[in-house]
Amino acid sequence: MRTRAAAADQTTQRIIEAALSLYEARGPADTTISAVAEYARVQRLTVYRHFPDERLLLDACWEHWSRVHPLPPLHRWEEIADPRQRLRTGLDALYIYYESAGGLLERLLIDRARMPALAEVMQPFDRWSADARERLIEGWEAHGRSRQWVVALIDHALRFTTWASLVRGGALHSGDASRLLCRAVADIARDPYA
Amino acid sequence: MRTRAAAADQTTQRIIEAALSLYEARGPADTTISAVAEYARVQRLTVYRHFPDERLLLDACWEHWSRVHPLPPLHRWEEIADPRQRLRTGLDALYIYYESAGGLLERLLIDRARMPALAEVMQPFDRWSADARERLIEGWEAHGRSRQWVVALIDHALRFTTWASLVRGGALHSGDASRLLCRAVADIARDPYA
DNA sequence: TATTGAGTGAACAGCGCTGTTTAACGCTGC
DNA sequence: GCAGCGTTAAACAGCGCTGTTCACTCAATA
Repeated sequence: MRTRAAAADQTTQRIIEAALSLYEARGPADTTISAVAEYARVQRLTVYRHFPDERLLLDACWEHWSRVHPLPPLHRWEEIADPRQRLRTGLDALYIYYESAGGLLERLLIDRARMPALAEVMQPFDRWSADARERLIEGWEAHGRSRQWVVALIDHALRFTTWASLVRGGALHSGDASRLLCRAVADIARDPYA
Repeated sequence: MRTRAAAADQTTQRIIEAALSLYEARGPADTTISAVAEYARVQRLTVYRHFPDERLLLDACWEHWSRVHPLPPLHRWEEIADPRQRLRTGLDALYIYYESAGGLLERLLIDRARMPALAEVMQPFDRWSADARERLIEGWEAHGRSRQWVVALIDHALRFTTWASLVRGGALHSGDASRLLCRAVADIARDPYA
């Protein structure tokens, strides 16, 4: 019972990869089981065998995909005392992540609003984002309204749409985008009312 | 033939307003004729009577909505010689527009990717955006890579997603967002490599 | 007053998708 | 060499939506 299970696993992988391809092309919300089966060159019933519930397919896809595109590890960021350098490091890492994950991530972020199951599956991403934010808004010499602005700009810099807006289309490299936003934050922190 | 035509016009308006409500709630791509009819308290057939083609309904909705939420007029911007002040004026106006139009505009911008008919209907918006951009990227004292960055930042500032990211959720007022971005552009133009 | 037009209500076939059933096939592994 | 598993293939009822048809009501209009 080796060859057999391996073949079945291979089918599972084919289905997952087919689903991911279609998720990226049309978005998960517009991807039907029928289309996944066809793309994987498998009978529709076979898909149901491997993933009785669509949620299970979603889980498997997320699991597979997030292993290929791992979120940047956070623990190193804490060691950086200077908030500007820490932000720069964080944004650099995040934008590299967006560069590799952006194709699908864009679809996921859009479709999660109308797919409760997807929203649940993406909770790890939300938790990572919240963690990253916590670490990057700390330590800035800004108070009151000035701090509010700094935080708003950092939140903005962390957003996928921000990266996509600046880098997609080729206007900026990820590194430049990170540098620009980092500087904007530092400027506001230093002198909010320029 | 007065009362009669008036009543029919009223029905047309009810249908348009129903469609707009649903467009804003679920997005045009997920809005069915059946749902529009139900929301407007009208038979499905009646909707088909007034709008034989879905494109016609889309046109009518756009026309009605863009009269309620007119795009800011551009001609005044040219009179402002100082590019920073011109950008500030432009962003202020644009963000006020986003504030009033954002509810539906967000849905339209998302769904246009999978609705060719919607993309066509929104061409006036695209033309306005291109015009606005032209007027706002002129006159900055920046060349080479520096100019590229300035333009990228202005493009970014003009995006709906940028406004939404900064202002939605209450972190910033539209005016502050405009001020912050304007300053960021000016700083980059003055000294790109700080 | 007779007519016309807008709207109702119900029905139809058609589409694509879902989730499930049944039968049959071929290869793997004991 | 046979049993069992994964898979194929085809079919089914069900759902919601589309676009169209028909018969009907009712009120405004000429």
